[in-house]
Amino acid sequence: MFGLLDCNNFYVSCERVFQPRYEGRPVVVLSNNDGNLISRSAEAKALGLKMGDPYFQVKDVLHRHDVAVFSSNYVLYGDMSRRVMYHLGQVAPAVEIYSIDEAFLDLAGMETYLGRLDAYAQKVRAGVKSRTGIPTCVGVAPTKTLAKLANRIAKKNADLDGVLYLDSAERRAWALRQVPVGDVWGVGRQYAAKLNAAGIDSAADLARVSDAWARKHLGGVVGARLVQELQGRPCAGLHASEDGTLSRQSISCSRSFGRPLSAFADMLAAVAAFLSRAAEKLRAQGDMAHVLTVYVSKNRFATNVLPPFSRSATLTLPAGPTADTTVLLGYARVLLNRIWEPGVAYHKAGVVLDGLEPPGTGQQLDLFAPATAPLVLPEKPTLVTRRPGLMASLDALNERFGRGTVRVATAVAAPSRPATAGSANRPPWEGKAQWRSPAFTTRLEDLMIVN
DNA sequence: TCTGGGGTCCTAGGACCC
DNA sequence: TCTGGGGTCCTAGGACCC
Repeated sequence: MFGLLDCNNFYVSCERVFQPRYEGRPVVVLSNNDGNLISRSAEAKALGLKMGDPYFQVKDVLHRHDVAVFSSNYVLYGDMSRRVMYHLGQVAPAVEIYSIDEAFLDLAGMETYLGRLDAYAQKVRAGVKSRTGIPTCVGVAPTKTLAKLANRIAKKNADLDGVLYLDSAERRAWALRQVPVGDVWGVGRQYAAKLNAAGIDSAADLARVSDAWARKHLGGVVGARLVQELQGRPCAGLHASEDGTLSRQSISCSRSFGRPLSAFADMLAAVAAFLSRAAEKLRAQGDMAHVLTVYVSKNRFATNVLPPFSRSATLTLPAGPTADTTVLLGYARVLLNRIWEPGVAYHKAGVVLDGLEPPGTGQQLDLFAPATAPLVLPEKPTLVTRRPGLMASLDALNERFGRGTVRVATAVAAPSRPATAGSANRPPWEGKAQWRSPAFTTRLEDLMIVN
């Protein structure tokens, strides 16, 4: 059995924990750059506001109904998530952190001891609520896909009191009939349209298609697994997250800019800033990266811009994996030069680190590195292993004095235009965040004072 | 004027290997 | 005239997830 615990309207719930005056009122949280709606309270959903709605398109509705609007505060949400996951680690045999607000619980064999698992699921919910203030729902079922499905039904039906346990074939069949096929985990917009066209409308319909049909029309083996999981045959196990943290297979950092950039120097500074952040995450996870991708994007909504909207370049690092920001930056500059088109107004850029591995596992030595020429002092070492101390010091300083206290010079924006009021010293790639709440749990200055 | 960010998994062709 | 089989790695891109 798998459990799937999912936080309700997670970002909105995080804001409400520290500002309970927003309980019962419509609340939304915006994406970076205050671009789109990415979290809505039940009251906001009732107003017809949709996930992903651009803010500027629904601004009037928000004002008319006095909806509370927040910029996203990932420092706060990340810390609240950590607390939720920590508690789950205390009460479940194994936990897989699936996203910032969701976790799978390994409940294999627990029925032998506890009988039905409804009461246990309720206890987990109550524990998370009392320790973090975050409301949740739990689905319990024999496969991950069915646990997701059960969770979704529990969320939509208040009378279930936040828990749905699919313990019998009859209950599973009933649950499959409740859910439109487009809401099944793994069925996105494209597949939903295809399925509807083929007369497959509910999860129950999808559970009946043949293996061959699923392979042909739903992305090969992925589709076949999806159907099997709906039928109650597990195809995916639980990937336990060690000590409550998540270790990733790729790490990226990207941003939409506050205003379009068309100067190479600005773009290079932006890429350097994103790369610095990604490399920081890489080192925090204790890994090195073997593959680097840099990409730049144009405004895909502009009527005068034709696809492709994005260009990327990838490089397998010739001298092997590294976690050194400055080494990575040297390659990033080469990649950016490869995709850069002069005169284009860019709206976004990003970097991706792939091929992550812990240090010391089959690193390739550089044939041309100075170490092979003992009479020449290494002026410019190329492998991170030669100077782990520099990166460690960099990380320690930024940890202690705040992110970005010490940076590589390339990532510091040169003032390419006179500063306007309010924009003084803000790099041109930084977006808007007009309504950000305080970092209640991670900054001493932001701690609440209780009188 | 204003449209997010960070992930996973899979496919496929080309270059290359034995 | 006739030209194999079984792999890996690299790179780019698509579909999906929250």
